[in-house]
Amino acid sequence: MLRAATPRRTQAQRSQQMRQRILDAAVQVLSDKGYAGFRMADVAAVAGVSRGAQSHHFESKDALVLAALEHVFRTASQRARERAHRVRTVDSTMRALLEDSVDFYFSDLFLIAVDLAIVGDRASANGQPNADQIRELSRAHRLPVEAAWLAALIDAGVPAQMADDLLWLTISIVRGLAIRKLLADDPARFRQVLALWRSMVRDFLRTENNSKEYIRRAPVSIA
Amino acid sequence: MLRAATPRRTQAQRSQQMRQRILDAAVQVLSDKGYAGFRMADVAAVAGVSRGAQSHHFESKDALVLAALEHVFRTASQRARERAHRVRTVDSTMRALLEDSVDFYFSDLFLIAVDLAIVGDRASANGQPNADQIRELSRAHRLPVEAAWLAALIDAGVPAQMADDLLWLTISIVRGLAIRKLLADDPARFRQVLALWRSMVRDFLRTENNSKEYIRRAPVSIA
DNA sequence: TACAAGAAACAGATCAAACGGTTTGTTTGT
DNA sequence: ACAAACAAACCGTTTGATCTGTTTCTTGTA
Repeated sequence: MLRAATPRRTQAQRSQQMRQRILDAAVQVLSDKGYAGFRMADVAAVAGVSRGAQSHHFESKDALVLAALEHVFRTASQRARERAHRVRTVDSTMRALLEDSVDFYFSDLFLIAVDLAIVGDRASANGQPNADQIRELSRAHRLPVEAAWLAALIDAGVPAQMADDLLWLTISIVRGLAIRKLLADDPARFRQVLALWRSMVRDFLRTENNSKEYIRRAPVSIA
Repeated sequence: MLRAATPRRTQAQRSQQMRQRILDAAVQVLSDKGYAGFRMADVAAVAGVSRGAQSHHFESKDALVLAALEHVFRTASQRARERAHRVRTVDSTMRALLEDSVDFYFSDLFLIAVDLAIVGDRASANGQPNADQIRELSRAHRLPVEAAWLAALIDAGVPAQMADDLLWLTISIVRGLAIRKLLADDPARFRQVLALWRSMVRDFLRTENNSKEYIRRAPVSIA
């Protein structure tokens, strides 16, 4: 019987391809079952890889989860950073920001990240190690994206502090809607609300820009 | 040796008190470890109850988790509904709404709920039963709260559709900030951003109320 | 009112399955 | 020849559930 065509790969290639397959499978399992249902055996099965090979490339479950999260963050945040740079006017920037945010926060990736962040949060409350690593990872990949958008807004002429505040609100809104989506999806309504937000920002900028300097509101006792 | 004072409770009392202890313990474990780290034995230990008694009152792990979630939602949403009724002006309503939302969404309860909602979301993608029950539970308890706040805003003089939209945005913002809190807590900044939002709402109402009728923005393609 | 009989409330031991990690052995590239 | 890449069987532990037995309350009956 003829052997299946094995194109004679170098060791580095074999390693890297195998890692890739396992990581992709891990992301899929994480997305399908969540962290609570994440099983090493499932990942191996999905990847079509033996447990032995799997543990050769990833020492432990924690290591694999962490690597998978990083893998998925890297690709997503890189794409986002690129997008933040091809815009000029405030309005087109806001529109692009919303598009990008919806793309990311409405995706499985975000839910995976939140899932792990909560798990990490609970774990770090007790002594658990590697809990902070998850938080650190999210920070390391999302903050640069925010920084890119902040720069884009400033370039478009929005005063720095104002841009920062509006960015916080914008991202929070999209994140919040992503959570609401868990309870009840309603794309049309979501678009409507986001459109309202854009128009509120427009009004706000028109008004505030007239009064030459922007003074941050004094914090009011909330809790 | 004297017996510990056992005040001779009725069966119904014994049952209810025991259920209460187990539910409280379940909530605590859920809060400490998250769903991924939720162990029946831990709950029994925290409650100071035998596994036997525990399984007498709650048939399975799923049943206990569900009951715990309902238990915690009931108390929280009831309190919230009450609060929505003791306000008059738009501004004081907005302030109360923000206070209440921050109270709830910045608490462990919300994180527990999101955790379970994500797990449920993943599970329902596959055949898993009782996944929808979790979603249903959140809906059943949170929507009435939103309805109460909506009524409060309308009573305060905000047109219905406008009130609905602003409520969506407000809740989304707080939810979004709660997620951000997982990555980096910064209470002062949070208060600042929320204060800005309140002032934007004030401006918006002043402007929009002049043009007598409120027309919802046409949805713009986002994704 | 007394009191047996039954049901519900609890306790503790036990079990089978599942899981993560390890070990041992084979193949493939260097 | 040697090491890295892979495969498959194996092991100790954990986990949810069950099963058996004891205590506490309720209820029917005399």
